[in-house]
Amino acid sequence: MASSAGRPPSTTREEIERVALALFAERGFEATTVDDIAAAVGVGRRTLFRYFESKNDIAWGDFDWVMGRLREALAEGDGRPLMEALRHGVVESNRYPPDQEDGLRTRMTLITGTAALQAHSALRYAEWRAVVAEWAAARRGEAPDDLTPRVIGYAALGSAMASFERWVASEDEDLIGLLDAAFVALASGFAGAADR
Amino acid sequence: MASSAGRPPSTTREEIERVALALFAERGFEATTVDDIAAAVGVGRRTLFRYFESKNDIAWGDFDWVMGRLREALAEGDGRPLMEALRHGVVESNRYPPDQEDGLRTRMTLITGTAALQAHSALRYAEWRAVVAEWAAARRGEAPDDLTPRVIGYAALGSAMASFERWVASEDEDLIGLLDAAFVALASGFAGAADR
DNA sequence: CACATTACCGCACCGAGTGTCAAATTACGA
DNA sequence: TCGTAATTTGACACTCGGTGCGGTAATGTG
Repeated sequence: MASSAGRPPSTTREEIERVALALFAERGFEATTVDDIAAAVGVGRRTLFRYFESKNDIAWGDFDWVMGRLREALAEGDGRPLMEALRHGVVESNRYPPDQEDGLRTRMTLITGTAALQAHSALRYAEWRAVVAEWAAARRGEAPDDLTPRVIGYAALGSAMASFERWVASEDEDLIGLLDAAFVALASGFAGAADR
Repeated sequence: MASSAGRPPSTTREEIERVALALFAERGFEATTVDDIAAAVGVGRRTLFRYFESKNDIAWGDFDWVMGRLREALAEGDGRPLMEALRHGVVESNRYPPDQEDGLRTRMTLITGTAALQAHSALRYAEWRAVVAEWAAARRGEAPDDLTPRVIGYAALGSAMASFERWVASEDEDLIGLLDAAFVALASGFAGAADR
């Protein structure tokens, strides 16, 4: 069969992630060393780096999965106008079952509140932007690195990040509503309550 | 007078920056160690870190100056509608005399092409976004951390970054034109050549 | 029981960044 | 002119993230 030869793995990405997030929540990200995590998992420090490229990556979990969802959700809006489809795609790809919202909030609080992770996010989000840019370019009959698709990618990312920041900071606003509002404002060119 | 007691500085931020950028251009950012830079400047490694917080910061130069210009340029557009004033502010704050364009291009090529610097840029750009968000919030009579000002900050940043990326990648497009086009598209909600 | 396979571990090493403390170099006042 | 305060430098030791390497442990298979 697929997996059955050699020494069995002594841990999993999921376990490492779980243990690490607990430590981060307890002592903070910077104050938790990689050795601490390795010890808590009960595994060698060197082994950790075979499961995750960096300490930063541990905080991010399975980002490929997020990307896949985004791709699917964007494809769903095929009939609709561009910016409406974009809004739909981003909003729906961020709809989580209620029991997962706490975890998401913890993770996003960690990420948006830690300088090292904010910096690292630039790299993760580059992929996210690329997905949007490629999708927009295809719809507009342009190349993904043309100006407008790129701007759309950046603007969409920005709208999503602003929504997440706001969501993390406040108690009573819901993520879906914030995302929706942000993308409505974006699609209008911020003309709604435009100016004073 | 003001400055005259104690041992005189043996170098300046400008000199360090100049020497470091030359090394980065020659060997690449990652391959240049802080010790290399210190040696080239003729100064102790520890001294470098008194002039710059990190190796990354050396590549960024005087960002406070950029921020000041942005603030001023935004204030200039007071009569105009919000998104027009925003476009004016960002475009004008990025207008450089021809003899400085080469330096700017070199720096932006370095930054956009180096993972560590891309990551670090997230932190630098947070200040930039904050300036835009505060300005937009004031004009709209909202708080800087309300959703819309935040989205505007992110969207403006994204439009500028997309323009810079495009500018760095191409030979014959000019930065001002790209910025202007990006902000026109943004202000229209990407309705111009909207869809296929 | 050998053997290939797969994963683990420890160790040595590198580079970025920090804390500390003594030494160097200046201005100024007695 | 000599001491003293002020300011910067520089060397050293240290922490932490991350990598390369070489050996070892645990599995399935012939």
